[in-house]
Amino acid sequence: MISKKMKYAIKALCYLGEHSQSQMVVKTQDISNYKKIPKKFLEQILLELKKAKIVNSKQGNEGGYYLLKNTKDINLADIYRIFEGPIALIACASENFYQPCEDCIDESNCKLKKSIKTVRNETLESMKKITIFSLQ
Amino acid sequence: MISKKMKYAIKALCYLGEHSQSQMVVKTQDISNYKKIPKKFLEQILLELKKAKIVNSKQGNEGGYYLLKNTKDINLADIYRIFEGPIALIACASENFYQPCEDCIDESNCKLKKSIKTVRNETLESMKKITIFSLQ
DNA sequence: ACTTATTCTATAGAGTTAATAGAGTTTGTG
DNA sequence: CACAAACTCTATTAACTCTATAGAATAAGT
Repeated sequence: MISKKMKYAIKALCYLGEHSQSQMVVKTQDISNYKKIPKKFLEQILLELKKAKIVNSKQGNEGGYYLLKNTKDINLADIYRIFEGPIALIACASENFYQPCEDCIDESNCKLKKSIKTVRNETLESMKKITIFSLQ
Repeated sequence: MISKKMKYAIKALCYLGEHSQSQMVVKTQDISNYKKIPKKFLEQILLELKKAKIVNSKQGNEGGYYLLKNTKDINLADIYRIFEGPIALIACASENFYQPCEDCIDESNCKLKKSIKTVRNETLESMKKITIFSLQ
């Protein structure tokens, strides 16, 4: 299950996809109003998306946020990694967040790791097909 | 990412699959020793597996646990649902733990729900292929 | 200078996770 | 029939995460 944070992020990105033309920014307040997301919480979410180079911002009066990528190039796997972490069910099977298990004796022969890796790869392919464009 | 609880459960089930013959029970203490699982925590896990009718137990002296199913008939999706809940990333896309979104206006036309349902179905198929038998 | 926006850091309450503890119940055995 | 050894059940705890709020700092257009 994804967090409210990630669900808010998806909604915010959809709103940006629909309203931020090139060189046109959208205010946090607008996203908050139309997508019913607590404004202060949304600010944190947008900052994380900015750190991940999915969006960028313009400061000051008449500032706001805009997408850095085409909506077809932002997929569910990207967003999941930002807000939820690894797609793999166990860290040892992750490509982007790899960590060995504490108690693992022979990782290269671990059947659980191999299996979880397969699930990960298939879930990843599913997730990649879902883009902000496809959600609009 | 799965919890330690679920990982312990998988290990315990593997141990039971290898050591519990028909009408032969395995002591919690043995599983705890060989799989390095805190005994008291393991007891809770086994009780949950019993409630889910994956294992059964025999009380008293010379008691213990044994599998109720063939190891080929216990898959990762079953275990995931017991310990982590829905496989779907959002409850409205879940079959076994369905719950509507609080703020949803038109669920039947929600593109996010449709997409998450697809991811769920594909992940479910991946998970079903992983059984306790295949992990031994 | 003023207004209005983003940026950054802190905090708080609720809930979850991982683990421990202990009393209660069941059953085989001497 | 008492004892030992196992499962059963409930409670508690510390650490952590999630959700949300708050406020001061910074930036930029008018």
